[in-house]
Amino acid sequence: MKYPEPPQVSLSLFSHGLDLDATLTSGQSFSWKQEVNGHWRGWIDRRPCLIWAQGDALRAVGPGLTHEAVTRYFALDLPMREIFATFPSDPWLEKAQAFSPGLRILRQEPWETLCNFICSSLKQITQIEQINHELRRAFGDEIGEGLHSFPDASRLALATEAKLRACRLGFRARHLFVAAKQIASSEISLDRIATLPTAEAREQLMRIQGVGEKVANCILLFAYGRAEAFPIDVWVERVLRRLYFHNSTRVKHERLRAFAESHFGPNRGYAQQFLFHWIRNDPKALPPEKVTPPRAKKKAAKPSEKSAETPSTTHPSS
DNA sequence: ACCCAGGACTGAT
DNA sequence: ATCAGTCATGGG
Repeated sequence: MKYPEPPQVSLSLFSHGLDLDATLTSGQSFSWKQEVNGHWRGWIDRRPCLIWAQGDALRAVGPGLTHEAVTRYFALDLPMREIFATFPSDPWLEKAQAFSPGLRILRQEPWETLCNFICSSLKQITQIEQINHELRRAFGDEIGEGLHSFPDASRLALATEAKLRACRLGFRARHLFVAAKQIASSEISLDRIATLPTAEAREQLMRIQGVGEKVANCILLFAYGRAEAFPIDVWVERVLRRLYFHNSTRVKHERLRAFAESHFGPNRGYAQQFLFHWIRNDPKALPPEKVTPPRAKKKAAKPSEKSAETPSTTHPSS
């Protein structure tokens, strides 16, 4: 089936400080690949795209690309100054932000983002990228030059769990299969979710098989542009515990969630992304530190419970 | 061989 | 409402 090919478009946009490398390697997108010359090849709104930075300019090439689409995808229309101005005075966050000031949060297609994060549980980022590639190759339409579009929900709904499992999905195959049928049958509408307030949108997303609180927050943040969503994965949980709760493993997840919500402000999703990328890429971000909690000896009363009650405001010790 | 990975779901307290 | 067990698979 051939479609009329949109004309090849070559665009030049002001980058607004966007750091492509940081943004595209920060665990929010999983279908971009870097060429040997440093340029990035991937997809914007189901259209193939080649993009690279050229000084303060962003050069994008691909069929049917528009200035608006690229701007929206990379969130170049957002007033980052104002967003960062809502951050709290927090030396840790300042360090994280200084590590990659051009890190931005993308506005990706909800369906593919949903799939990516259903597949993300207990997987490393490189493995999620592999799964995304496998799903494209097995179920997507071939665009040419070995490029495969990401299969829509109705396509995956017509597959079988076994075929999905063959894409290295493991136990996630059932989740993705059921989710595809939920979307394909319009039991749940991703378009309608876009119109809902964040809390209700999260509630609806969590009705999808394989979508819990964390994955729902990833979709809200990385697809729907909800900057107040604060996904807490093992890395973010680790860094919060370490930097704000004296590395106490006694602090429960719910407490971390409440802290993040009150501490980082309305754009905490950005704060989360800076922290996530920082601790995963800066060797000096989390110097080895002793673990406090295993103090099961001496005084069976209530030992150093107090230290974990008050979030640490300690400054980073360079 | 061992541990971990951008967790979610289920069933038992 | 909390909590442990379980769920496949590959990288380091």
